Amino acid sequence: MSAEKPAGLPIAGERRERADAAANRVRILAAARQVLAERGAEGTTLDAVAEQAGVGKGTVFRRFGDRSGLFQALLDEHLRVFQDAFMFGPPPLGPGASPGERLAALLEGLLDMEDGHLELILALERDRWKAPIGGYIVLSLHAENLIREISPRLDAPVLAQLLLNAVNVNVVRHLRQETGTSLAAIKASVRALVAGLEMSARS
Amino acid sequence: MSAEKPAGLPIAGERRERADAAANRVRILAAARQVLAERGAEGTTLDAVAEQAGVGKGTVFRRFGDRSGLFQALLDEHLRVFQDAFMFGPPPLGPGASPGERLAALLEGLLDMEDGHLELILALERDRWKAPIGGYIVLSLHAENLIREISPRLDAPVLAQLLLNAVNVNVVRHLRQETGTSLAAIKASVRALVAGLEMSARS
DNA sequence: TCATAAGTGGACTGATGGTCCGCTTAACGA
DNA sequence: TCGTTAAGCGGACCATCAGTCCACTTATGA
Repeated sequence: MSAEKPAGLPIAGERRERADAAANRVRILAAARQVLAERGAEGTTLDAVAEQAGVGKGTVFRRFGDRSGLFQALLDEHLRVFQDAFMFGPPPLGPGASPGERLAALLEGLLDMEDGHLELILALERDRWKAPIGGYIVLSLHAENLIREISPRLDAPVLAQLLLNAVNVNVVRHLRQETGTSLAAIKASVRALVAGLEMSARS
Repeated sequence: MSAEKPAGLPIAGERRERADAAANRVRILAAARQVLAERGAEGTTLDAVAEQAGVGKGTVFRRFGDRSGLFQALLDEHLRVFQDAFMFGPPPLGPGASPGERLAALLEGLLDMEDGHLELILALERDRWKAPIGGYIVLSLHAENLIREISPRLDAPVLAQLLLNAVNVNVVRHLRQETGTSLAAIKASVRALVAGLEMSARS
């Protein structure tokens, strides 16, 4: 719902984005969300999005570069909220709780996001099939820092990747849709994993 | 290099696969391996494989059904060896070691396989982007059993998925190629994760 | 009101997975 | 050895999409 460049003054030397262009961006994002909801990740083509938005295909590409750029823009909205929450929000996700609690909350929050936007994230996964979740740099760095806080003896960069990928979208999809597991059950196991890490780091 | 149906007598009511067909299957598999090695997962098209094998494209599809079927057949060869090793081989992978040791060995073995056949597994990932590693049923079941042995209090099906996906191909690719991490370092962190699970299960 | 560069749409291209069907040939029984 | 037959073959063909291009339109600032 939020526009990409809300209102701000034009940067020196740049013109402001034209009003009709900004409106189209919003319409395209909305159309993408709708098509994703109606047809799922697999059935969402850019032609369909363009048609739903009432816009030419060229316009979609001019705004977002390529397929994954469009979905990335969509995901970034949610990601930004999530980042705010774990950087500045209340514990256990935000500062104030123990690093172990925060790490668990981070992974659980990721699970929530994936569960809430399954098709979107799957669509992204289709295009970026060679990128791990840990490719989201802010998430990785934050996870690394928390792991380092738990114990400097742990290999933070590697463990961050392992843990973030443990809660990959595909895991969520598989467990939720194919084996009917509840989100709470997944979270419980994630907590067990983090708790174990804390214990083994202490010994 | 091994043929799919080596020599066996024809099942009642079925004809044996024609000799030229069997030969073609072998040539196609070899061609696929070579193209994968030369052009990587991204550049490996079925036309290229067919040409390299000196065979029509239709033949490739007749034998393997579709793109992922071809790569699956290729991977199955390695998977079969690996399965043998953890079902009947020597410890710590095979029976004889503690369940925790075996679980760690399973994940490390998976890492070895992924590292050794990166492009192949990435190619498979591209087609089966909505399937988690845990989709390899034998692997999942084996991991589940080991986890149950560690402690019946653990949620074995969920933890198996989490752990198997923690060592996803993409993690390996990312850590190895982009951050230059050694395989040994990844294995060490996997062991830390499993060790932690054992400890937290005991308390 | 005008000049202009930003924006637009949709026809077009290129790549690639997958299908089809008339021709070839291995396999088997007589 | 030879004839019959269905399994197998090749590669032209098709369908689907992501992404490009460019002649035309229009918002914007002077």
